[in-house]
Amino acid sequence: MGYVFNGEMPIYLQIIEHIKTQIISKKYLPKQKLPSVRDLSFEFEVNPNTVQKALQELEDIGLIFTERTNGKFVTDNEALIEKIKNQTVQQMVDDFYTRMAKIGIGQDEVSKIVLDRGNK
Amino acid sequence: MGYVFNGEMPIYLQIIEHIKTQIISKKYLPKQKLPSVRDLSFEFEVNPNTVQKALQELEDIGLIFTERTNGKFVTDNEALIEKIKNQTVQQMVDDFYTRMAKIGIGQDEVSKIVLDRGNK
Amino acid sequence: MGYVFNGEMPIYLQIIEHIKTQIISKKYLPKQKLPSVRDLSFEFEVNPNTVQKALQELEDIGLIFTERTNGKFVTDNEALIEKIKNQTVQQMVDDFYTRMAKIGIGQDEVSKIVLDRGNK
Amino acid sequence: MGYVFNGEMPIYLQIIEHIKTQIISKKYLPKQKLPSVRDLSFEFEVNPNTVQKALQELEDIGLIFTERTNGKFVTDNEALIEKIKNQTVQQMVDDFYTRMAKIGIGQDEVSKIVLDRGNK
DNA sequence: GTGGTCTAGACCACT
DNA sequence: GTGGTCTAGACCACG
Repeated sequence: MGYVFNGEMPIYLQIIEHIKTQIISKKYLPKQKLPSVRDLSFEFEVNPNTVQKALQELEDIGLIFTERTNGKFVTDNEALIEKIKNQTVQQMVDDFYTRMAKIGIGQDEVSKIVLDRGNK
Repeated sequence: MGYVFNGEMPIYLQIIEHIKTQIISKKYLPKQKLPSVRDLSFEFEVNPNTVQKALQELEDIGLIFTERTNGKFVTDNEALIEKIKNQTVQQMVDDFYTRMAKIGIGQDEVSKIVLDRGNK
Repeated sequence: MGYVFNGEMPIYLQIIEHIKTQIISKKYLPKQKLPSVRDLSFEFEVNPNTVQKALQELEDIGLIFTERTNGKFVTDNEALIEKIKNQTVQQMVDDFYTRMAKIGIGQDEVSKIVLDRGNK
Repeated sequence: MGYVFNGEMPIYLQIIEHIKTQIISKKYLPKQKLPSVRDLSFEFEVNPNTVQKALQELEDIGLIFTERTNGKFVTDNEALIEKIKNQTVQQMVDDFYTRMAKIGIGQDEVSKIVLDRGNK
């Protein structure tokens, strides 16, 4: 399948981003086994070490855990998943508004753009 | 005062981003002289080479131009500025929606979030 | 009940360590039959191969011996047990001092810490 | 110079251990620049990546910090250093007693061994 | 086949 | 010359 990376950001951060997204959007469910490091590295067309590094960071924040020789799994801590989801959404919205504001587009105008889009 | 960089993205890209923003938000006006590379590098607490590299790319896309010995100036091509502004806004909005969608948040929910925020 | 492994050291080494300790502390007595590989692997929640590997090494240094079809037994060579016990203690004490010294804690301070602890 | 590693533990953990020791024993002082990753990898006769991994973990716990392009430095947070030092000492002493106890050597006997040694 | 560690060595951003 | 990222590929512990 292949996967497109952004070039402006280290690949391993993009992998973190991607898998985090899979988890908080429930495409990977709590306790579900992740694809093996090797499979992910194949899917992303990157070196296994790069995947390993990304997954390590996800483990550090508690989103996934490792069972020796069995693989890596999504945490069963649903509260944590929810919390990270909310954080992520909040951050995205804030970023969006901040950036728009920097370009000189205020709250009202942003709302209009978004709602217009909703009516398409 | 200094400027906060993101660490996850090359600094020169962030400088490009920042100056582009200044131009399309009309904080730097058409034909206005930019601060010197020296001053910018001081403001950003960054090596002059890094600023130089960023300005070069802005020149490549036509947003600024150089007058030998006089410095660098914002383009007077207002149509171009407007076009890049629109592109930028469009891209930001699209990105925003794409990301939200990936997390599983659709148009309706986004509208709600935005309206809630508007009422604060 | 399960057994807690350290993760920073190969499990089989930790099993060796543990059984060696049982023997020199006389929790497993000379000539006593060891639990079966099956039982040990169950107790340690570990693959039988891993236990097997550990026991093999203990047999190599003479602390246990195998009677075909009957199982594995603690050696009856009490002198050997005593010798290994002394070695082990000596090594532990030396290690302890070496480590403390590396952190910059000398004999006097160590004595004080130990005495303090004795008075608790 | 070369450095001897233990074989029973991943090298990067031993590097963490070693550098942590240098810091809490004040052989590396607060704010002091560490040798470069390359130099350390040369000193330890390991790959730079291995050193990098170790230093990353030390950065995660706050004992060192990185200045982009300038190098890595010991934290200036002396309270943290002191805290980690105390933790480390406490853990070593506890470990020592626990291990001795497992072999069947109680508090009193340990005290005697340690004090005897002090009188040598 | 699973994750974890390590090497050798390249390339990049930045000073 | 500094740290950071990445690849290609090997070897290990474990099941």
